[in-house]
Amino acid sequence: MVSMKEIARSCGVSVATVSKALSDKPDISKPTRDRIRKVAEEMGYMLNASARALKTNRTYNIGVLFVDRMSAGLAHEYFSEILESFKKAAEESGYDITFINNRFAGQDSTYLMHCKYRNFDGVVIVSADFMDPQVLELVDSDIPRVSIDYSYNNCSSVISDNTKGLRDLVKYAISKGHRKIAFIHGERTDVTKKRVMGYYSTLRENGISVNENYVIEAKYHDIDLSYEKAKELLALEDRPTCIIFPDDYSRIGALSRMGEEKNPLPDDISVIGYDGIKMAKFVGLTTYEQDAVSLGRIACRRLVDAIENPTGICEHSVVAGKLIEGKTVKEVRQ
Amino acid sequence: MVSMKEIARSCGVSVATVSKALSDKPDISKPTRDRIRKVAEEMGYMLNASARALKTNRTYNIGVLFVDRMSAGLAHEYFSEILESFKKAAEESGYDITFINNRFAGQDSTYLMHCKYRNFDGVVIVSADFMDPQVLELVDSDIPRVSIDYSYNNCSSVISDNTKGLRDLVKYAISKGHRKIAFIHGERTDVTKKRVMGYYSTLRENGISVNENYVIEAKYHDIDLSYEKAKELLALEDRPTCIIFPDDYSRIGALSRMGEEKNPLPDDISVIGYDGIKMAKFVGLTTYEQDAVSLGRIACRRLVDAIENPTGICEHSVVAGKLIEGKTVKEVRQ
DNA sequence: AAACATTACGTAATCGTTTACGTAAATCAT
DNA sequence: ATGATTTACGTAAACGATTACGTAATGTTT
Repeated sequence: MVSMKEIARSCGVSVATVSKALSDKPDISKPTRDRIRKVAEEMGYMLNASARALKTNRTYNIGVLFVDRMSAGLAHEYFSEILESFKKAAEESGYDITFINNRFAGQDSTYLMHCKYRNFDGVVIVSADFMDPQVLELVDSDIPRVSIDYSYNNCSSVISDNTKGLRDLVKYAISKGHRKIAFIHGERTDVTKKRVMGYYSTLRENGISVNENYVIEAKYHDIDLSYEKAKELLALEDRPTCIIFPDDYSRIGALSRMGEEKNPLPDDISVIGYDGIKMAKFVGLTTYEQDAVSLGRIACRRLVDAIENPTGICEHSVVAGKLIEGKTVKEVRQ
Repeated sequence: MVSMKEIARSCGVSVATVSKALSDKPDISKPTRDRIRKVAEEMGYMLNASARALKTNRTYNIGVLFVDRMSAGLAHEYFSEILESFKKAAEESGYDITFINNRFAGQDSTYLMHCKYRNFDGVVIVSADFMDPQVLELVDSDIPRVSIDYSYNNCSSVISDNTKGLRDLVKYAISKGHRKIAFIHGERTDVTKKRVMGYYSTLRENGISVNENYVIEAKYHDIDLSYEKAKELLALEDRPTCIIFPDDYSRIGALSRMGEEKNPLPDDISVIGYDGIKMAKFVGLTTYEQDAVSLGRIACRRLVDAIENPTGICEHSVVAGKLIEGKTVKEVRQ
């Protein structure tokens, strides 16, 4: 690897001059700067990140905590889109991203230790067990950090507006004449609580009393379970006219399965998903699209801001999504 | 950040002794080693990756080239599984992974330059435009490297057995009595060519003459296009009895869409996917499961091996998948 | 007891940068 | 012409670790 030393020798200047020339410091004359840059280019020189980091204490590297919770992992379109968007924004700001894990040299360690080791300029917590002591330790550290879809009180966060999501969906269903609206929701996380709140409040505001049989707990991304719960709803004496699924994935999966089994969903039942994955749009599913791209971008901006202009105050942003009107909610006579 | 210097001071020894004690060098007595380790632990010491890398020229960091080709990106379950598996294996071997990009300090650069900058111990090319000059430059570099699902002649590779995939699927369809087997395949990449080869050879071996109308080019992960092509096939005078789709995603999407449109697939048509994504299993789709987990693991093993025991010779592995018998291929009378 | 080997640590150079500070030459002011 | 300022570069220390080599204090051999 060619270093500044060799460029210096080749140009007959000192290493310091090379460094300053390459980083556009003002006290180098234009002729020498140009000459040095040209030689550096010719020799295929590239700055050494380790040496620079050692001296400046800046790595231009962001740690990403992305734990394959509920075995959806990267394959979960929502999270993968957030990650892609974050990555893109980070790269534009001059940062790389590296996954955080809790191993060191192949041995067990902690997330925080790993971050110290790598000297990340900042950390983003995308998908994790938010109550894991190791995660909390990281959240309580003094590393610039931001969490996505979960709010700690000592850490900036960017979260998707889940309450609005369900409010919009329920309002839409009501506008189509539905009053018997069921909600198969995910496991009881913070996100789910917000959605359930939105569900209840919107029904209440519209003078619709909630049938508790219509609110069923399932899991995110669990096709089997959603399928079972949907069948339970359909078997009810007073069955709903509209079913909101935990997410698009389980909705599409559950109904596909019914289709393969030649027991398709009855014609008079409307269905709604959540997330706004691509496939949902392709098949015409009515859903609520979370703005994953904005979530990633805003999270990155917050983090880079916290790194470059540290104030210590943490800010919480809420990102709205939008309803996608598909063809799966039918008009119902009152 | 607490460094070895402070531990040395606190223990009344030299920095060298601390370094040797922490890395279990033999010439430190057990008492001092234990004392140093205890103090290091108490002070919350962690090794500094940059300093170590600078001195040893080893970063224990692997660069991942993962370009969002055909806008499937991380959300493509096949690739995300490979990546997860690779990541896991890398972590077990003591390596972290960082995404490669072609920017430096927010400016345009090249993949190779980025790798030089970060000093990756090795590089894996997972999903990229394999003919991109920048990728070729990386492939031709002297960085230990491995490519997945594409074989360069100067770079180790791990590829999924695409020919076997189609051979198995076609053989299965034939065993169920089908002779009119259509293949909607993806864009003409290397992978696709292998699959098409498998398709043709198996039909030929079974004495079935190929109806060229049955071989149609579409795209991977393109629901709309697969949907259109499937309809074209169904509109043929002599229509096929079995359709192989480019992948599970487009198959499920296309048929879901037909379902939503209340023009479901005729009962006498069999369908087959490719990839073995989770949803495919949930809905009972007959498909060919690529062994993404093995692909990732083997690729990592190859790479780590190339890093730690450099020989210069490159090896190519082919990973077999397996047919998943769902319920979407019906028995047909001869 | 002299010679030698072993043990356990320290010394100092080094990796590739950055940067505060020093300095010589050129330019300017008076 | 003298002193002050500016310009353009060099010097050297520092970041935090690693490691070849040196060395003092022990232990071992004959």
